[in-house]
Amino acid sequence: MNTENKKRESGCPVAFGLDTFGDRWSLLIIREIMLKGKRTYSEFLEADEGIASNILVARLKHLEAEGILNKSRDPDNRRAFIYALTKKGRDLAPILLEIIIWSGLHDERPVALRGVLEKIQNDREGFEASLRKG
Amino acid sequence: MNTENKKRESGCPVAFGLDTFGDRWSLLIIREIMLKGKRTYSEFLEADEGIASNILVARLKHLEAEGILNKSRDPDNRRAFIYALTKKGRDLAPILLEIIIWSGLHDERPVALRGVLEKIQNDREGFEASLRKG
DNA sequence: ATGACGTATTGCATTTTGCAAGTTATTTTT
DNA sequence: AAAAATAACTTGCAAAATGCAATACGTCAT
Repeated sequence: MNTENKKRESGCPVAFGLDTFGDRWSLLIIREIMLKGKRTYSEFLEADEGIASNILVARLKHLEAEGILNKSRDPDNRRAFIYALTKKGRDLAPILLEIIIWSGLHDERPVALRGVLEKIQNDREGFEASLRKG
Repeated sequence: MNTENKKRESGCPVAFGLDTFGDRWSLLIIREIMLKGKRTYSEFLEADEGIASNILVARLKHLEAEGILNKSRDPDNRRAFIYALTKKGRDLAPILLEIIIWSGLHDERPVALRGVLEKIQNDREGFEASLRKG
């Protein structure tokens, strides 16, 4: 019935991070917000990787419980909810950035976001700031 | 029988990274090498989080297949193997570093590695270089 | 050859993921 | 006001990954 809560409680910051956002989907949801400006459940569902709706709900609940996302009603559409990053969530930007840089170095395939890598090299701080804004 | 290979093939660098090292254990093994200087199967088994031996073997094989680890015989102990980071593996240092920084900011618990955080603040580049060396 | 060490493998229970279909509540269209 | 569409979930069940305990296989030292 439960689908989260597997804290390792070793006191290690790496384990703490992984327990908080280190599953198969959490960082992809964060990416949808930071890089693609998405904010709603149905927008997340459209992600290229095809997340299942039950998993998406579970991850959104988890990330909200962890204080990384904030859920509120969309003032312009009363049947929609908006998921926004908290400070804690925006602070994940450097991690996402470093993952992108690493993949840029080591992914041999023709990558769609090659332009993003140039942006990062030209103005890393600016790019990170843009991530934080969503 | 298989226990890996779930590439999403979306072309996204974030997904690429997660598919390569984004499971429950891979980055913890990398941490054992980078932060604690471990190199062998039995040393990894002793990690605080208590990884099961079958999972450890699966992760080591996966990371080797991904070109992140290199397995070789220990010249000083012919029944032991040494798992060392490749360039691709050492390049994960900034990601680990950012995860540690993020946890330092947001983990409320008394954290063992608080000293590490000060080191990072005082000399980030030096710390990253030390990670790369293992 | 025996026992200890280091590295695995196997079997089985539990947990998590993935997929397809169904549900509830709120708009919009007719 | 009834019907259709939209948005956010929920449920049931199969498949895969994880976790745990026990066992096995090659060195190596005596």
